[in-house]
Amino acid sequence: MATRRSRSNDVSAARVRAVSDEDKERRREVILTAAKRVFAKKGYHATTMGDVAKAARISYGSVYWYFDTKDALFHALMDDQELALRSHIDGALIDLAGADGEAVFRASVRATFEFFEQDRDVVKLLFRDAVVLGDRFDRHLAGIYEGFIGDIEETIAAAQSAGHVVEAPARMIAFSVAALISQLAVRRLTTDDGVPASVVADFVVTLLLDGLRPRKEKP
Amino acid sequence: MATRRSRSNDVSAARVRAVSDEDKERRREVILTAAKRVFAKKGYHATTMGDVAKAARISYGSVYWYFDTKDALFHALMDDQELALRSHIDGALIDLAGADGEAVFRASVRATFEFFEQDRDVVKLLFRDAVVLGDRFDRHLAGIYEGFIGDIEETIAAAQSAGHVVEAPARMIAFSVAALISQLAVRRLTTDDGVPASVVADFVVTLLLDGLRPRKEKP
DNA sequence: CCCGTTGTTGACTCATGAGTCAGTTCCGAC
DNA sequence: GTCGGAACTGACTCATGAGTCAACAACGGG
Repeated sequence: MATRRSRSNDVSAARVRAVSDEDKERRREVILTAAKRVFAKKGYHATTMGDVAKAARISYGSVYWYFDTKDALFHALMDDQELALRSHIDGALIDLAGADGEAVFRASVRATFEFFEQDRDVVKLLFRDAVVLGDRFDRHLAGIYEGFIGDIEETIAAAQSAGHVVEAPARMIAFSVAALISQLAVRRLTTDDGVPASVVADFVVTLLLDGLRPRKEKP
Repeated sequence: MATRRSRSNDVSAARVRAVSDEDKERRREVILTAAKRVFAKKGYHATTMGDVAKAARISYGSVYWYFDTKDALFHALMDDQELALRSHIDGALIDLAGADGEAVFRASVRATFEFFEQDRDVVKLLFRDAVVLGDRFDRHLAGIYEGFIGDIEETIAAAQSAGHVVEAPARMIAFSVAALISQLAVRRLTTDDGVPASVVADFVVTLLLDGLRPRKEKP
């Protein structure tokens, strides 16, 4: 008996009205979750609002009570997933407070791949659907990207001034890193060799740090 | 007076009938070119067959004389552009017959970036639109990718057995290379710093070969 | 010069799906 | 209890766009 006469905490079932702000927030989440699944499965254009409604076990009209338009729903989804990814990475970095740049970098990349591995729908959403809606969503996606690239750039710049990373435009490097990660994540969707995410992550980091050419010196 | 009574070699104008196979082939090309422009500009879904027809200065119905469906048109476009890219790269490699692997690799990457720089519409087509149509085009795109990745893999494997490249799954490396190139090409569409394609290409190759960590040994 | 073929045209059909809205039901307040 | 409003419903509207088709026009062969 939490808040009041808590009917049943299954907000997903229709015909049960969301009254409190928490209820409404929860139902919003239900819709978002359903939408993520459906969008990821069929793609933005092939997905109808009816599909979303059905997946959320809610009426057609109700979706519009929570989201003004299909676009708005998708934007909300993107925001949601960006946040989720960020907090997942942050979580992975918590017990690395005093570690060096390489360890942080490695952990971040690993966390990213893990996140994408756990929930492939996010990948489809962000790197497939979001890309297609040219302009409208491009801007939004670019913003999300921008955030991560900025973070990477900072790390790189710090490593450069410590002499751990070769001199080159930090931004260009950051771009490349982000590109490599995102594109590999996408590719893993279709080409599933059994290689686990953490291995791919380590491979990427090592590739970036050491390059393809064999090194003669011992580290 | 080439073939016969060569009316006017402007096959793009409507109301001029394409009779010979060459004429038809040329008109097909006109449609493809127009379609490329329009698809690239507005994206697959936002583009109507009417748009294509208008851009090709041809009637609505005529587009369907040359292509059965919108999907077929798009697939044809993808084929067309793959071929164009391949021959552009091949062209760049002609006078490198006896060169070493690194030179070939560098030249290939540079040619690729140049190709994408010259015609940004291709990039949009292949890496934006094609990705969105889940399944139908994914397969096709994966096939195209596959071809290039196979080539890269071969080069890498050769370099490995010559001891010029570190031991690691050649396929994974090839994936990464392709990922880096394609994603950077896409990114350059939206974020246009003035950096020319050849510089980006060299940067990518050097990054891949030498890595971010400074090398102590002299080559 | 006529006729069959083949290319060309654009108005039309028809399915689809986003968004609306008039109505219904549930809830808390009084 | 009953009232007002907020949450909810789903049938409907309306625009849009892929694909069709009947008519038309250029061409080449006879």
